[in-house]
Amino acid sequence: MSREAMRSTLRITKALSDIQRVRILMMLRTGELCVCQIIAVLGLAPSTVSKHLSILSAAGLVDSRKDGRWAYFRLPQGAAFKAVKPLVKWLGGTLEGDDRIAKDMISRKAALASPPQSLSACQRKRRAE
Amino acid sequence: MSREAMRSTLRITKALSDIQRVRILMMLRTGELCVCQIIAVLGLAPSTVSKHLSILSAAGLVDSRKDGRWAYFRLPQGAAFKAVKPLVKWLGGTLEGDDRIAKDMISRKAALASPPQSLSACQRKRRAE
DNA sequence: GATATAGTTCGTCATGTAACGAATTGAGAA
DNA sequence: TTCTCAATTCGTTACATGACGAACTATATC
Repeated sequence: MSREAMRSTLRITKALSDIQRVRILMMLRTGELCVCQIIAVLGLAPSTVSKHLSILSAAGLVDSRKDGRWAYFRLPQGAAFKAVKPLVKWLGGTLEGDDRIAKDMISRKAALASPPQSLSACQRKRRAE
Repeated sequence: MSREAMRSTLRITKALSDIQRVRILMMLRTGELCVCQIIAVLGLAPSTVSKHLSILSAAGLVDSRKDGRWAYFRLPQGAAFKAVKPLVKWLGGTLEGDDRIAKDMISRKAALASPPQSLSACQRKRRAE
């Protein structure tokens, strides 16, 4: 049954066709991130980010693990990465020098510097506004 | 102004996120096709196919030329192809053995065997139905 | 010039998708 | 246990997208 090839291919291309999900993939290139850190960089509602992550996950473009009450996402490793590597590489190439991605990398660094707790506080602030 | 990188990247990924446009790209791998031949293989309305081709064209994923009243589309050549080559290659790989693509290749051969005129007749028939 | 036809453009409709807030789930802290 | 909080799921709304037919454009033929 090779109808699955097309479905899986389209799951991947559809996952790549949204700017927020592309931003997520780019910020994961240099290592895993907690969901709250991704939320901080994107500046979107937690529910929105969670949905994007589930779409990336269903497409096999990211892996996730749970640590206590935090969830971490990263690019797939090993054999699984082989399938998506050309795409991530191509994305990185075409987005070379893009303003938003560059800013995201700076925000990413800041988010990594602060522990998850403080970011959660930031999230609370978002809700209060 | 490097905001353009993201816009152009998303034009490409969005172009790849539709099954009909993926089918078109795959059938162009082995050479250029007339619009009426693409219409015959896809089995969609001419206006629909034309829209898909304009999206692929805007993304830089296909080139076109006019010959009389016929329009021909093909994958970009030379330097322009370099940018999209990894994507087409990846698509071809993940779609290896897909039923629909296999059928398309057969229809493609049939469409190439018949001259454009007979395909236009086929289109007329579609309208009459 | 008049007619037929390949292809595009336009307008419409149905469906898909991204955003949010509210409610829920599940793991730690009190 | 009870409370807090990170994350997900659910329901809603606004907008994007794909399909079609009708109208239009341009080119070849009569």
